[in-house]
Amino acid sequence: MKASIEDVARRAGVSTATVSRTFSKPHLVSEHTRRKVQEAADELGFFVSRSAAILKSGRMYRVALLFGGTQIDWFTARIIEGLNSVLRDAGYDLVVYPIGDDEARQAFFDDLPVRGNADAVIVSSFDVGERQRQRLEQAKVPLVGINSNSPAFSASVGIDDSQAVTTAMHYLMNLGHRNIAYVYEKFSNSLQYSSHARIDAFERICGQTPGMQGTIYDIDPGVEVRGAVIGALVNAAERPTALLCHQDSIAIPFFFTMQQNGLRIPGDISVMGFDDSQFAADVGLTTIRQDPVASAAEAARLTIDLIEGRPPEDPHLMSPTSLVIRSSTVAPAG
Amino acid sequence: MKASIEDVARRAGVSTATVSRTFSKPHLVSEHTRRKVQEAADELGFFVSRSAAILKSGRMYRVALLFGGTQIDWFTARIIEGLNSVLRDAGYDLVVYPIGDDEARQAFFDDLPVRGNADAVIVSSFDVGERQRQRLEQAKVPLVGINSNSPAFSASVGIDDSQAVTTAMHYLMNLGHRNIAYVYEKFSNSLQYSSHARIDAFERICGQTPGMQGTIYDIDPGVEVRGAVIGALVNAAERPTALLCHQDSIAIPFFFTMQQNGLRIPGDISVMGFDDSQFAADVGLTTIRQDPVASAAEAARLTIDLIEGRPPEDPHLMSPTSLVIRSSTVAPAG
DNA sequence: GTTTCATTTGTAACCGGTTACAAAGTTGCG
DNA sequence: CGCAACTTTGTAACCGGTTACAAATGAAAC
Repeated sequence: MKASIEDVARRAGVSTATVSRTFSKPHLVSEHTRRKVQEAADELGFFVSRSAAILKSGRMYRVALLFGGTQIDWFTARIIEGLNSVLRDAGYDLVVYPIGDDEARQAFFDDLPVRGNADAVIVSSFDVGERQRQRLEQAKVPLVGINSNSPAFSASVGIDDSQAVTTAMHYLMNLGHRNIAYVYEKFSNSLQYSSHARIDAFERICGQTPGMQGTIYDIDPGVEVRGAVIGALVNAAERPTALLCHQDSIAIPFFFTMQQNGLRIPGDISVMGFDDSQFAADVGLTTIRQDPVASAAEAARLTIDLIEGRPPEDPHLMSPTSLVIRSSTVAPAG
Repeated sequence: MKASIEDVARRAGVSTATVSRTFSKPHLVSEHTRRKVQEAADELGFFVSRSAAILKSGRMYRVALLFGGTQIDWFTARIIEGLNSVLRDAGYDLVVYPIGDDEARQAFFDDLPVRGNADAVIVSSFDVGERQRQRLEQAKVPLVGINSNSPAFSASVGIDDSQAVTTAMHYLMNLGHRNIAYVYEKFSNSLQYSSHARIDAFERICGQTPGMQGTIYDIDPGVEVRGAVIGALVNAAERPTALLCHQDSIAIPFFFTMQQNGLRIPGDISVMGFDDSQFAADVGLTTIRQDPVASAAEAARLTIDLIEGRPPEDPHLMSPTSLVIRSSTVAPAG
């Protein structure tokens, strides 16, 4: 049988209260007693059961992470890493909830499985409606957003998508590109926040720049579809001289399919990504770098502040992005 | 204030026991009473607090996943997905613990943060020593291994690494390759179980096959180092005609660096990966496919059986692997 | 030697359900 | 109608710590 606090108290010749204090508030126990208790605890193999502490404090020491899709992609993996690193040290655990689609999301907020089961909810890369926010509010669970600055969130950390795309476009335009294509993967409308901001920025800039031609390709996931896009690019009357991809993970396969279709990068077409993820350096991909691990760590700190009743002075943070120039972009030929 | 079971009992005009039963063992409550209680609960916005149930049952409804490294790579991400899908339905949460290095691992087993905090520990892709196993045993926490068949585990799910490498080698040898290089990333010795099995198989086969030349390259992570390996390959007096990579993620960057060094795939050299991960299909990489999501789901089921005291009939499972032939491998020139 | 205040320790109520046990209510059947 | 057997509900102990409050101890001040 597992040793209880009473066993330890008896063995150390003190009260259960003293044992409890030894572990939860050691400064309230005299050096001498503390040592005695520690000894008794070690001999009995005692350790504080977390469940009892949880019950009494009413806190679950658990934070839920919601993310769109069912796959943990590069970005989500980094978010988990960043959150975990901070939360773990503060005594909180992270529990991840993949939200496949809009329906799943609705179901989540209806059932609210985190009710009395998580101290806070962190949402990555998708928006939350007013009604859903209210559900959480009424359950008194703080809501923190990553990569989303919707006013629904008590706190948020994100990047300036618009600014980042502007930087990318200015870079390409300074190289001389005037016919640029933007490629992104189709997504369930409300599940991907940042997508809109980036695409909007692309359209805005193209609209504002005289003589600028911009095309948007939204592709389904899958090799074949990507091939079709390439076909379209190859045959386009006025083929774009540069390709700006919504994420690196879209850009990388193009390196191969392009080649198979007789197009060289960057000779025939420049390619830019977004994220500076895994293989970007390997393939020499020019991209916009962001640091989701750091952002997530920041988000975790905000979350803990909210849980523990310390309203953060500045609850809406913007993480920096930077342009990383590699070999996949050059001035257009001719 | 959050409504308690007593509030509901009073409102519904029944005892707290009846309310409790309504939620935990509905079949013990009459239809009529149940409805009354449900109604009262809904009106008060009552929901069963998990912590109290946890305390009473002694179970945490939480499973810990340990994995080597600090990064969630493709494989680990898939494992998390697979585990989560099954665990969640059974009412368990998954908590992930990255174990950076051997020291961190030792620290983990010494402190045993899962004590009274997790109902089971699942270990992905690394071995656990006898002493560490005993630590857990004495804490009465079942230990399940993924991609590791060490006898230390109460249950395990893995692939037959040796068989898989044999399949790959036979395929390459049947194509005519007699000079094959194996490439893997250096790893902390005890943190990567499967590595050994694969490398051992490679060496064994090379040794058994007359006229076979096999070289092993262990590289550090990083673009530059990979470049150096390529240099070595290019200049090798008898350059290998095929490259077998320990994981796809090693193979993929080679597609670029090879090209930059004037080598064509598969014309000058055939390349094979292992995993069939993210970009393998995109680049036409011949590889060994495994399904870590399915394996992890299986592992989760075994884990739950162990937690709930149903010893699994067959606790050590082997997941299938298969050869996926794409365009990166051909018969050697000449 | 008191009085006062700070430190250390003990007693017991409490967190919020769960469940063993007992009691009350129903139904079936001779 | 009486009694057995089953269903439904209530009472209260219990899970394993935490903490408010009180008491005891010790040190400093008068």
